Amino acid sequence: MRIGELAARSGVSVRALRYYEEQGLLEAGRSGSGQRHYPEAAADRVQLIQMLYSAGLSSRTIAELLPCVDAKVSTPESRARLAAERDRIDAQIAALTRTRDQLDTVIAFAGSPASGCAWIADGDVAAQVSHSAAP
Amino acid sequence: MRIGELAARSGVSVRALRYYEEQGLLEAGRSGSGQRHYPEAAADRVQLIQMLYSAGLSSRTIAELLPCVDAKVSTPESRARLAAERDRIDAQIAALTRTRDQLDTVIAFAGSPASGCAWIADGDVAAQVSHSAAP
DNA sequence: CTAAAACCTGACGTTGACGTCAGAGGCAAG
DNA sequence: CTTGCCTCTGACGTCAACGTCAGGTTTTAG
Repeated sequence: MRIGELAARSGVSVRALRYYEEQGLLEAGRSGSGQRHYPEAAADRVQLIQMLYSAGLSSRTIAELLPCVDAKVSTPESRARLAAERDRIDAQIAALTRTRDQLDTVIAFAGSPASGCAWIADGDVAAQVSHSAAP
Repeated sequence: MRIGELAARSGVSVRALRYYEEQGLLEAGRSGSGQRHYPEAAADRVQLIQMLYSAGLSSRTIAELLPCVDAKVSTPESRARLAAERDRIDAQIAALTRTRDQLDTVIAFAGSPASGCAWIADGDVAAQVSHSAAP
């Protein structure tokens, strides 16, 4: 499969695929004249990459995780790395849940007939805000 | 409270606070000589702003939401806006949960004594990837 | 065979949320 | 009064994940 088809299948741009290769996230065979050629499984891999991107991981972090995902190299460090990112995502989920609940509260007040919305919750609300930055 | 103290209390940089004001997210009184002066409640507001930022909302979106949060103006449009962002966050949480579960699967395989990790799940995995971009 | 479509490399442009630096003023302490 | 810290505006720098354009080669359809 060439790059255009992979782009169409995985729903990302051709430019993005070339960028992924540049970042070492996605390798491609080259056919004689220099055109990239991908196996079928590449589509799934691109999906995974997108998944990790949308989880806030940087390309560098993804590049560090992917080998220990598919290359079966399971050193203690790699497992720690995976676990760390997992925990980071967990924290992010928790933060998002808090934010969503906040919005729900606001919506409830805004929707009430009294329409009295006296600021959020005046107190310990908005306690921890996870600054999502992958190391 | 002046800008330095607010920065210290809320854990963001002075530059960020000025940026928030520039974007219309945070208003400040000025004391004669032009120095910004904030009320106590500003710290909570900054926390809320950070919360929304870390949820992936853009400053423009936040600027559109905040008035309908604290100014009690509850038009149908504003409520729809709030609900839309809430749903977006919900989708984001779902996507993150899927990603976390993926990582858990990988970790489980990596941690197993057999250490046989034959790619993720070969199938319908990585179904929907929510591209988190706030309109 | 030829024109259109797809692909290549290389390089510059974009956007958002700030960082950082420069130069000039303000403010409490000693 | 001056020293040292805080603050101001303004403007340029940064970084990631691409978009976009230029100019050239390759593949495919007719």
